[in-house]
Amino acid sequence: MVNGHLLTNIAGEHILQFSPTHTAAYLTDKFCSIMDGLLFPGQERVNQLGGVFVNGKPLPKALRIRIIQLARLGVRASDISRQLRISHGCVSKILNKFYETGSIEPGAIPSSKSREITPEITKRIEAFILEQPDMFSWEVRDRLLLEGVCIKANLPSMEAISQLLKSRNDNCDGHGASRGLKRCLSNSESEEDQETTEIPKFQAPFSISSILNLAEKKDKGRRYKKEKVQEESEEESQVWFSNRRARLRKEEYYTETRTQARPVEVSKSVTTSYGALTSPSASFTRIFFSNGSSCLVPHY
DNA sequence: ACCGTCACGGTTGAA
DNA sequence: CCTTCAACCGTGACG
Repeated sequence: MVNGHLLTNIAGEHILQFSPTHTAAYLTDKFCSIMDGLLFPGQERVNQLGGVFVNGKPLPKALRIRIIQLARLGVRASDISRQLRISHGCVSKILNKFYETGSIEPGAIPSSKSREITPEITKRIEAFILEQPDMFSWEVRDRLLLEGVCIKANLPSMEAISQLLKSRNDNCDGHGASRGLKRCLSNSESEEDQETTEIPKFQAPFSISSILNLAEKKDKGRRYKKEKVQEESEEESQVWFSNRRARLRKEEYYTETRTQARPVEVSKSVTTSYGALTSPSASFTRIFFSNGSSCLVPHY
């Protein structure tokens, strides 16, 4: 809950104090730390730089986006590492992956000949773009799955889709980069004014709300994709649920002692931008920002 | 000082 | 239902 410029949890403990002097970057970092602490109680660790991380789990999407944005502003990897309190190795890995695949998502980017875009798929993608010219590559992928154009096995890679979008943009208006990618990385509200023939430049300071909104939107897509893929094969989903049940039971066993010391209010229906990483274990408060955007903050 | 790389301990999901 | 294992995660250290 938000009380004036003070963010508190349900017990009234002060979590974060807002001030007009705080930069969006500061608030983003704070939120990420808070989210980690609340969503993974007991699992979070602190690295050498003082950053909070959960071993084995990917960085929050907001942080991944900020790494890319800072890099595109010309900030060195070592400075990004220090500023965001993320290990240099991790920053390097995320940047390399982005440069090679165009993806900021955790997880492997499958690349094989079977992932090339066939003429038929190209046709469908062009139809999507006609409908919605500023689609993200990942949105295209989701829609290919959703409409049954592709299955997981022949789904084109993000790289292939990005290239197609890029070549299409080059043909249409001479723009050097995918507009979807631009929309992803740019903070400008009126990007039409800023378009050039070069790779788009990015403006600081970053909007925390745009970052969080973006993360929420993209995760929504990913959750949908996950559900959709599960629907594809009844057999597959039975395996998935079976494994999940087994794991949850295991978790229950291990957390029983911990929750005795810290009772948890359970609300199943809400997920956050961390949705893919969490078990349903918290209730949430939506915080609204001055520009009308919002984000969810869990409380216990 | 910076950056690429890799072993390590962890998580996740398919089999 | 449980276990195993491959693939992934970020950290930290090395060169």
